[in-house]
Amino acid sequence: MMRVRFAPSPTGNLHIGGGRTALFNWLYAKASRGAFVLRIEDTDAARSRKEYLDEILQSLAWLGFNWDEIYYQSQRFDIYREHAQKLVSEGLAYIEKSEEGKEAIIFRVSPQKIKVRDLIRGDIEFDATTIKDQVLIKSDGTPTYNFACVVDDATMHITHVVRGDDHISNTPKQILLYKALGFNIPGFAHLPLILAKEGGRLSKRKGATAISEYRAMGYLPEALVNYLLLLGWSPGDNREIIDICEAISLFDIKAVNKTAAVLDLDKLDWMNNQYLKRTDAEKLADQLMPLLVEKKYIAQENYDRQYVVSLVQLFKDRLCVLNDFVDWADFFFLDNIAVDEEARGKFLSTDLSKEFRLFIEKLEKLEIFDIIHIEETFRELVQQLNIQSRALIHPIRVALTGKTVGPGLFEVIYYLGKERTKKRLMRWVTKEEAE
RNA sequence: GUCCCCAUCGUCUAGCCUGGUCCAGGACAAGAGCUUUUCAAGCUCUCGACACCGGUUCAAAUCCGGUUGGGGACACCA
Repeated sequence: MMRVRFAPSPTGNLHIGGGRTALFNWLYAKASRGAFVLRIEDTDAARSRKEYLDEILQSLAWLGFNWDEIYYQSQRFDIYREHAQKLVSEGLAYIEKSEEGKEAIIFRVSPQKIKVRDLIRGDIEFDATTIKDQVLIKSDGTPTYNFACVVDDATMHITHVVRGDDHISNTPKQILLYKALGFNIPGFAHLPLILAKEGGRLSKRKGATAISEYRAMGYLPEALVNYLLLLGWSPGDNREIIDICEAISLFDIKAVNKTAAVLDLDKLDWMNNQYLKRTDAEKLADQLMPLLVEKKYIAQENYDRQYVVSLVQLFKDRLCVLNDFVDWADFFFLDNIAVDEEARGKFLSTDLSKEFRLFIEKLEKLEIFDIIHIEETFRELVQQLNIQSRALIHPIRVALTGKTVGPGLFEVIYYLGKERTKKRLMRWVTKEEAE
């Protein structure tokens, strides 16, 4: 059975690059109904942190990459030592004593050619004379990355190692260890790296935003996964929106690109909007609830869920990230709306008391207060006053929402309700009349 | 410095393996227009690339070599 692994180190968050590596591994496992193994590489006790581990696990779960098994290297030190000892007894490794009397185990690298067979890149040949003897067990007793990695991949029966391009030069070193230990060499697939817009590798400074941050910003996991999927792979038929189940059946590790890809947030935004439009408003509303509570838009309990769902429905097509809703729809939840200064100057500087009052009167008389009748009423008024719709629509929108942009005005009025609409319009009427 | 990888529009990519159907297709972004009640969406259109040089061939984006450019690795970090 095919077994792949994703091996993050809890010395930092799971970021975009790691997320994509996890995705390709997971996809590869799913495609062949194999196992997706998670291995936490926490041998460096000083740098490993519980918060990072939790963050990584949560992010993976959020993205939907469920793992079949999980291991912690920190619990396997005995296994590494045992294997290192074996190499020493066979004369393939030696012990080096430091000045303080501490012992490290070093692997002897003999001159030879090492061929790496890569599923994505083909064969790559290395000359072992350019490789120094490798430390297996450090003098503090912990294993080095390359050694623990080989022992684990072999003993966990990993059949395919799918990892970032940056590991390509570790591979010949690891192959030497597989051979020395008498293990089968797994298949390798080195994924192209994701580069920052400014060039160079992603880093804290250059857009290596953690997966959890995208989550916090309001990106949907499906959208992020779809975006990541297209970074280095394509279904080949010009489609951009590919659902994960389909991706599983279409994905082929051999078809992955060799070229590094630059992270393009504009496309991610577009992708997210595509998914927002396709996703059920109820689901989105439920995701938004905690945030709305936090913002004091709604009470923890006793809020009108159906109302929020309707509003989300009203906005979701025009959102870039889900959390934009909080800013765009604030006027539906708050009474003291902030009126944009520029909008006010542009649309509410002239006296519209008469028009507003007439509109209110007409709305009052309305028996069926729904979107169609509201619009009908408005059109009547405009005709009666013999003015252009736009001359009144924009001022009313600003008076009701404080903004120049938003959903259609009649929807806004409908969801705001008769009373609130009246109250907000009256603010501008009474003020003008008093002068 | 040494070793390794990569090279199609600004970005993500299709095509490359199995040369001709490619004066290179799609998507994002940008620009224009339509629609319109603003924004977004949607629809239509425009802009825009085979890094360069040489070779092989009747024919090269596709095969080969070199140059240049970009990236990665050379830790008792992972």
